[in-house]
Amino acid sequence: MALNDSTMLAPLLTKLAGRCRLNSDEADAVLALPYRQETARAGSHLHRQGDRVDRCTVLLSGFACRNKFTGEGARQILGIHLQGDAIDLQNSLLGITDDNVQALTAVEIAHIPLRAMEELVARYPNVGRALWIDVLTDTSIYREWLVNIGRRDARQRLAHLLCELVVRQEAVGLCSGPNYHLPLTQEQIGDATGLTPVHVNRTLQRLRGEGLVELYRHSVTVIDWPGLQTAGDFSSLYLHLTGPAQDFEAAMALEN
Amino acid sequence: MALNDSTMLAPLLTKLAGRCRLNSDEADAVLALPYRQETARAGSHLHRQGDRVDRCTVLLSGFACRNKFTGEGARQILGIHLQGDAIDLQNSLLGITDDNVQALTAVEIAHIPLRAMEELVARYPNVGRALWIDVLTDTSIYREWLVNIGRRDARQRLAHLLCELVVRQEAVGLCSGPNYHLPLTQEQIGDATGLTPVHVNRTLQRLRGEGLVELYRHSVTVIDWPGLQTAGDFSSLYLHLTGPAQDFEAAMALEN
DNA sequence: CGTATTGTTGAGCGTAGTCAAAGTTAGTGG
DNA sequence: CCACTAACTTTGACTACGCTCAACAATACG
Repeated sequence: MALNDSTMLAPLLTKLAGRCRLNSDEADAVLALPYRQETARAGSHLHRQGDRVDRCTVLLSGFACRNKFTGEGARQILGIHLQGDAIDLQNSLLGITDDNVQALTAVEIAHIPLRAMEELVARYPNVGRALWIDVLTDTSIYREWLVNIGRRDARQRLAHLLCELVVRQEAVGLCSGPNYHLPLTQEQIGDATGLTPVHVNRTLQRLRGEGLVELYRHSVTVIDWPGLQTAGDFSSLYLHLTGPAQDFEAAMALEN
Repeated sequence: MALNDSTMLAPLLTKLAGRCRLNSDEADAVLALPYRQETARAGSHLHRQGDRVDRCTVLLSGFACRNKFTGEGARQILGIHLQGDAIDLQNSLLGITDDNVQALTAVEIAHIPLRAMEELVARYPNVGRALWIDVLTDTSIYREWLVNIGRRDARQRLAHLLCELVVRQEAVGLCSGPNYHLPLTQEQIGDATGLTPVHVNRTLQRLRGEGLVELYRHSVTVIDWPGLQTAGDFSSLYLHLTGPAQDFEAAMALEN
């Protein structure tokens, strides 16, 4: 277990403090959690369907995606994970995971023993509350994705996904302003939205042609934020963000 | 607050005990929770998007569905609730709900003050654990629904939904054997699977024609359970059931 | 019994999928 | 640093699954 230098787990603290106001004792206790640090390259699995989960893995930097395969081998991406996300909180108490989490970029992760998390929560109920809210927020995101995939057309789905990614990256301080990183290939975007890569390609071209976004390599520039939100039928409420996120939305609204 | 006759909350206890083994003290404490009972007719809202949630609502009998609307007014059904389900545990800590829950049939519900739930959990951590597992199971179901809607065709989606409903009803003792209640109209089935009612109608006819199920009124009879599971690419693992549910699957397997 | 809701059928259409190939970018090793 | 290769993006032609619109039949309900 690494000697704790008190800053490595800052992304986790940022996330939790955004969920539920924490006092300095609680914050210190989060930063003081024991952990084992690891790096993994793009494409590697952070956990696989069927793995036994007895730890809490936190994404310290980089991007990961959660996915699941059908019996026919088709992949559905279930969500995108950013720094600060607790990857397998969602499965920890169920014992066996029923999904995969895979690094989209090179990532740094911290493994925290489940026991240490349980002790932390027992001692600081407020931290437990933050974890609850965090998991509930994830379920809220799943619900919005169901609406997106079940009831919106291709253009709306893609615009919605782009909106979510910019708002979430803004919320954890990964970008400021309209330019941000899109760590997904068009095939992966298709897997996240229930579309084929070919159709993703054509529809993204349409969004560009409409002057809503610029896409270059894996970088996205939002040209027309109100327009993109409208195109994606997007409202950030389901992300249950507080503070900075709303500020961002206000700023973007003024800018345009 | 109703005088507690010690049996009304049995469906909740059944559900929780299925999630995490509870001793008799814990079980008694669940049954002793204060509650206010209500009935509601089919179609009425148990909560609406934007409502402030400060209680825990348990479905004692009947069926309900969770749904959300797009800006264009299309409805996506996010899940079906059976007796024993804690309807707004998913939103309780988020403050404001961002989805609707609507009765599909006449329902009996019990409102439990959030305060009482918190005290129960503080006193019996094992009950808290059961609640955690329950919410995590719901997120697992959302993930499977994402796979279903994102990556399966109409026939698979419908077969999968039928499989889920029979297994879950069996798990809470609502049916035994291949015959069960389907509390959804074809339009609602479409809203749950991302299809139009017309296409649901045609695809259900196909499943009947293939000798997999019989549908009459709002009753479903599974004719070929292995066949239906194969058609729906269904495995009940994501429901995280224990005990009786597996027994059911074994029984059905023998029968066919 | 009359009316609203739900289920069924048909015809035609369109969004998104499939297949295939060429063009581009990124990554790797010599 | 360049050559080679694999991965990703783009384009075209064609297909098909599921949607739309519309009418009618059956069922549920007051």
